[in-house]
Amino acid sequence: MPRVSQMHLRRRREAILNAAMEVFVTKGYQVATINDIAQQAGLSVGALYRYFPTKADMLLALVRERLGRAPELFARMAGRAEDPWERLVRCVELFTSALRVRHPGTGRLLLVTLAEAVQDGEVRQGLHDRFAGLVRYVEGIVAEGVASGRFRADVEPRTVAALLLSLADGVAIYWVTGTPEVELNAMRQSLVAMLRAYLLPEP
Amino acid sequence: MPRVSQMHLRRRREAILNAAMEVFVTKGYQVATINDIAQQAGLSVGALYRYFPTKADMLLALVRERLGRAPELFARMAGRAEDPWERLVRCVELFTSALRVRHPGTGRLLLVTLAEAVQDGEVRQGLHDRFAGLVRYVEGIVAEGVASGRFRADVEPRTVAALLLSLADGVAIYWVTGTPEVELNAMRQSLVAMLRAYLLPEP
Amino acid sequence: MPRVSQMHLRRRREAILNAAMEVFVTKGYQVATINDIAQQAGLSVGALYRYFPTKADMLLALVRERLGRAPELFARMAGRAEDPWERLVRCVELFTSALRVRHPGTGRLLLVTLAEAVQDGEVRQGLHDRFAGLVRYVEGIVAEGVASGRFRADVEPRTVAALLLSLADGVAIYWVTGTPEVELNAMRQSLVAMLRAYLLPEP
Amino acid sequence: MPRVSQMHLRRRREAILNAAMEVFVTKGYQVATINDIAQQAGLSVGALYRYFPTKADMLLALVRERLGRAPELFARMAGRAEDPWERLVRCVELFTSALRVRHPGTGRLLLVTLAEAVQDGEVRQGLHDRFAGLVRYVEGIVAEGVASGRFRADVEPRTVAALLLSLADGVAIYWVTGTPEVELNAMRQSLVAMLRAYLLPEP
DNA sequence: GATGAATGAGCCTTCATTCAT
DNA sequence: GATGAATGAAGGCTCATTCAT
Repeated sequence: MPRVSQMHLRRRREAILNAAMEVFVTKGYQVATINDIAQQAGLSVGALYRYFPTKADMLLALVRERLGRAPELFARMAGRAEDPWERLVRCVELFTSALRVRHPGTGRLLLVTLAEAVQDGEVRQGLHDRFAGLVRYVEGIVAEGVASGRFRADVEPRTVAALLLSLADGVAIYWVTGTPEVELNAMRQSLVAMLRAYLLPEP
Repeated sequence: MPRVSQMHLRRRREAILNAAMEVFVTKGYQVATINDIAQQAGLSVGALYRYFPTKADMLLALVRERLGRAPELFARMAGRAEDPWERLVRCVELFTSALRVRHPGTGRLLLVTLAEAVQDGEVRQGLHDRFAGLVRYVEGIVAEGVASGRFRADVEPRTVAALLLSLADGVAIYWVTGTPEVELNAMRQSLVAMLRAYLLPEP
Repeated sequence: MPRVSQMHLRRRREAILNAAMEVFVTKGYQVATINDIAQQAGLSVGALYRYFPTKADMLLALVRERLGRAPELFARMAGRAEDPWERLVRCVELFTSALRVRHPGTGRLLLVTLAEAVQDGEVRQGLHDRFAGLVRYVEGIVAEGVASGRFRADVEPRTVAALLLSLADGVAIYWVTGTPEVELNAMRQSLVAMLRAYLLPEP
Repeated sequence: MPRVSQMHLRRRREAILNAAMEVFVTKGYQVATINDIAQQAGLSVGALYRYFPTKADMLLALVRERLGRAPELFARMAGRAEDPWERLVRCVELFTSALRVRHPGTGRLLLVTLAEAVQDGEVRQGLHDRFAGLVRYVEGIVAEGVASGRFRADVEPRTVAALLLSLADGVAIYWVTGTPEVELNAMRQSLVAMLRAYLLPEP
């Protein structure tokens, strides 16, 4: 029975995080109240405090457990394609689909969290870790492409990776604020074209 | 101190906005208090309210008068170079220098404001206007390059512009949060190389 | 202290209203502070807001639940005397005793509330309802007296009722402000004599 | 020239009082702001403070100079009719017409002021003085009627006067709050009939 | 003398957190 | 273990009063 209880606890914790995420991305972290979250979760205020000691801890948990897992998630979903170029393109596609289909809300969470990072060191650290992880992953792909001669020799893997991920999050942020200029599909195609022109040597 | 000049009023308004900006980008909009701003401005709380009816109006004024003027500022500073390519590169450089030298703080303001846009329609609109204006400006440069045959014929000016500006703001946001992976100079150089490979036809 | 009984909630609500009434009639509505009321009630400020969403709602509740019940209270206490004249005299007596003994403070509340009615439509409506209810009740008595031939045939029940109640509240207001000219007992006796002379036909 | 200046000062003082009265009776004393009054008067805030040291003094001046003069005003307007009964009826008529025609606003001022009297001793004293003065005046008429044998011998002049004036102010207060049950003309007629039945011996 | 910008104490209200039931 | 009523510090905003211009 202890196992059941453990699972029960974990489930409830996740439910609370889901509720917190929903509320945070809708109203923003500071404006969201513990009561909002409790209502969204269908729990009492007191119950929430058995899982998270403060409101800030809920955000931090979201940063670490939702945003922070992006690197491993990407690694898993980008798959094991042999060709670095294929994998890179797959990454770009993943980002687009994640934004639109798979994890809507994560983009908003990123934005809300980034704003909180301005004054909260732990949140900032969590976001840095995520970014660094993603950069490292994409950097690896690019480095592999360079090493294998598939990509142009003079590209800096780290810089290109940082560029790509800044772009990805920049797009995400404008996408979630509903800026009409941002048309995901067209941008993805143009980006892939741009990367192709840049990375792949002329045939 | 009544019957002060119009200039005095205008100056003081700017001083308050400066103080508000400083406080907002340091603590975030919601956490910043009117008292913080008053102290930063060296004025009393009441004085602030002669210039802005609410705290939200201070943020809105910043969005409109600082962020919102980015398009015209860019147009003015990018200059009248004949060559579209030169102007595009100049834009990329401008963004980097603005971030680091000319308008430090504006990047942070952008971030803080974006988060507020999640729940404040007017702020959101202000940011949309800024983004749309910038996109329009860069789009014009790219379209000119395409029209003149200087750029590849199959690039979509609007999409490339949106891509570039999403990237710019993405970089800005990570830059202001002190993400160590973001090294502005290297990124600028790689970006220019990428754009050159994409936009300029092979010689 | 959650999951408290409905009765506890109701009691506490009444306690808060009692405290609010005490403070309002002592300092006036506008001058009274929420802190005053909380202290008088022996509760925290926050607790008050679980029972009333705003300070204005406390006043409104008092208007509706204390002043507004005057008509039914009167109907009950005036009893079921057969003779309209007896009932009318009983009403006059009731008013005097209510002012002095039974509901001291209600007179002051009436005054404080009337002043607030100048600018608060809901309060005004509540007072109108109370006045209309009282007029209707007294009007009924007079009409009965006229119909039964006990009273002079040419009196207008509605007008006499309005006159009586205006007088009652006028007396109440001066009484609560401690005007020395207002001596309740003497006034009651003179009023009864006046009504007798007016309403009852000569023998 | 000092005389002209004196008159100028007096005029301006009156203008300020007029403005204050207008604002007080519209919003209530506490809610009215000095700025409201300054705007209504077409003067600067500073100017007001050259005539009245505090906001409370404006109300007090109104109590003393507008409400407090009611007794002498009544005495003058009620005229020098020989018959006490005529003069009494004239008083009742005066009150009605004053309320409706001559001094609209005074009724509201009375109400607003009464509420303030709850906590302001000077205001309370001013209102007591007014009431006492009016009572004394009406009492004189009644006493004269009794002495001359025109009225019934067993009426108490003081009590009847207090009754009449409480009624008058009670009516005024409900009249100014717009209570529809209060129809001035009908009430005046019934009141006169009632007084006739009470005061005048049967022929 | 007049003006109205500036002051700052004080108010209503909110909400993270606690803890009695 | 769960609940949600209670707490009270803190924030946005107002406004009577002052005083530099």
